[in-house]
Amino acid sequence: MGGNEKAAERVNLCSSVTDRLGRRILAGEIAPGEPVPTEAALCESLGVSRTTVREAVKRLHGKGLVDGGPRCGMRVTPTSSWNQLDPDVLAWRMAVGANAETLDQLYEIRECVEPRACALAARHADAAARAELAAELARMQDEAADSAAVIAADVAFHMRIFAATGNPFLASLGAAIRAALLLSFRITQQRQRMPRHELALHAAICDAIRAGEAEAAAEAMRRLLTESRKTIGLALAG
Amino acid sequence: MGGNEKAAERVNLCSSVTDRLGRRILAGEIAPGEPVPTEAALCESLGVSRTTVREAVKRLHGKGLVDGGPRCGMRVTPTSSWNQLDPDVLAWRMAVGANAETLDQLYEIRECVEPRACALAARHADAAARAELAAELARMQDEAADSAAVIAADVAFHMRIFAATGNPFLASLGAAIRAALLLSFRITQQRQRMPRHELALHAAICDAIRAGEAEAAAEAMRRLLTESRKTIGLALAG
DNA sequence: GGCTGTTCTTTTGTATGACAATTGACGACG
DNA sequence: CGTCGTCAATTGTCATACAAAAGAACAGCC
Repeated sequence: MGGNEKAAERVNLCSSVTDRLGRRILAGEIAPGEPVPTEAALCESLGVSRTTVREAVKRLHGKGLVDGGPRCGMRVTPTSSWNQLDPDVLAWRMAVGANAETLDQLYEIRECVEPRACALAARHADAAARAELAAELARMQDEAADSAAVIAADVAFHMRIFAATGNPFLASLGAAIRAALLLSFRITQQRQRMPRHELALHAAICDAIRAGEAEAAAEAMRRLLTESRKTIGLALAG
Repeated sequence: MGGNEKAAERVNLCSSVTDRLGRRILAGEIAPGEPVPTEAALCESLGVSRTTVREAVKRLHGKGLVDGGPRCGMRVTPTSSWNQLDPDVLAWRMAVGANAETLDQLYEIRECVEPRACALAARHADAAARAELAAELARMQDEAADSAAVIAADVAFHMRIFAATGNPFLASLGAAIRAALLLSFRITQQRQRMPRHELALHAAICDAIRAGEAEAAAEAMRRLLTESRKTIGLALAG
């Protein structure tokens, strides 16, 4: 039974077990409403001690993925109880089955939140935040950088906008959106460089935020999202 | 040493310990960057076994509140690493110190998200969802109901809108916003009844969603948020 | 024969003790 | 005085034991 695929690299066992169980649930291998195997069964199937299994299950419980009580065993909760925005949950979802619908739903969120984040950033960002934003843009524009570096800079660009709003809740939402971004890039990764007009839109966002023009920044972000959603759609269709 | 304040009612010890530690961190009693007491110290101070302490700490780790490794001990992470939108984290924050600024930041999120959620609900809600929304409105309008029932119906009303969007990520965001709502109500709880115009706005939202008028629903929600933010501001100032 | 009460078994909750692994700190030695 | 090795403290993992709860099976009673 294969068994020991080293799912996690070199971190601790408990995290590795959490990951494996989380992925199994997100993959639908254990459907909502169905019981999670008993602790004893998990111990045997995963080859770890009960302590480790319990710590992993407790973490899943903390993310709303499972629930249950003494004697009843743990059951996977309905998806409406999951913390869908938890970075781990999102990462598991992306790891197992990111379909077009999910991506669409994440764009829905981004379209609510990112334009407003831009507007807030334009109003609240301090000098350091503005400089860092410009630095990420420069990294994105660097012709010499490889694809991975450009992607990293792009993600960082969006995260810095969230951070610059000064609203910690928006920043946390940004951390969730990060997962969506990483997936988007994985899908469109075939093309080596970022399209010209997307780069220009990033520049427009950066300029507007640095100039303190809230509405212009929001509008530029709206255009970028529309554009990028179109690109993803093509990549998925083609 | 005193010890046994029954922080949690009758649930399991582990959750109770998680709550206590979570509140201590959110209260700033253990500031970001500072070390969490060692497992041994926590065992003694909380009067529980190491097993229990470890399961609690693992849950906090899963929410991004603490980090660390063997020998280094656990440290509270900078607030930027916290899952601020995790319902538990939010609940702890509300339990210990919900200041005007936090409430303002949550309104910021609500203003991005709820109008759009209304628009989506108007487009996607099925018959059952529309009926349930109307039912919550009726409970809110019920003259005979007591304050607690009205508040419960109000919260449920907003949650049903999120659920009706069909976007699970928005629904999760709704669960987070739920915490903000509950706090808002705690602050303005002195007044027994919901103001007439707020009730009217809820009705307008409900009607627009049931009629499938997306933009009208969004606009009504925007007006409700503006109104409600004003009410909170007055309650906090007065 | 059917219902009810009790016991029993299964599963989680909690406690305890042990050992491994890691890493910072202190002391020894060149 | 600097560098290196050993030690100790702390978390990571395991094994075991017992308590509590809750469904299941069985026995007794009407």
